[in-house]
Amino acid sequence: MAQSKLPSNTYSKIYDVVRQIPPGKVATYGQVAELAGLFGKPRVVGYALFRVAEPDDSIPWQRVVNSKGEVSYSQVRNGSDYLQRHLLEEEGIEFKKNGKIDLNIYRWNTDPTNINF
DNA sequence: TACTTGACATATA
DNA sequence: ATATATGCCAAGT
Repeated sequence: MAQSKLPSNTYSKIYDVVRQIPPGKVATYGQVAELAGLFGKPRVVGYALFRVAEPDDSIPWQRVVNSKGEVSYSQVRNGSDYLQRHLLEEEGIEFKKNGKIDLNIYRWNTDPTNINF
């Protein structure tokens, strides 16, 4: 029974959550982790995205940012540090002068109990 | 099998 | 705001 070929169920959950992120919105690792059932384990999310970003381009891993509202550049990614920001701007996300994103606006509403506007 | 590293988050100083 | 410390889990070596 070889199952090492397919990704872990945990990862599949993460991928599914990331694909659910609508365009023009961003989600934090903690947010994705929570939706994926990995509450409190954002590192697994980051690692999962790092793993999936290569074989699967269908996953908008760029829409996943850290809690600081900054885009996490992967030094070992395509080598384009600005590519990330560029794609997000294409989505309609605007960056601050600090290079940060207004999570207050662009944060993906995954919390129905949260007050929107 | 054990240790180290990692696209993070939260708390504390 | 920055730096340090801790937690959590998986993959790499």
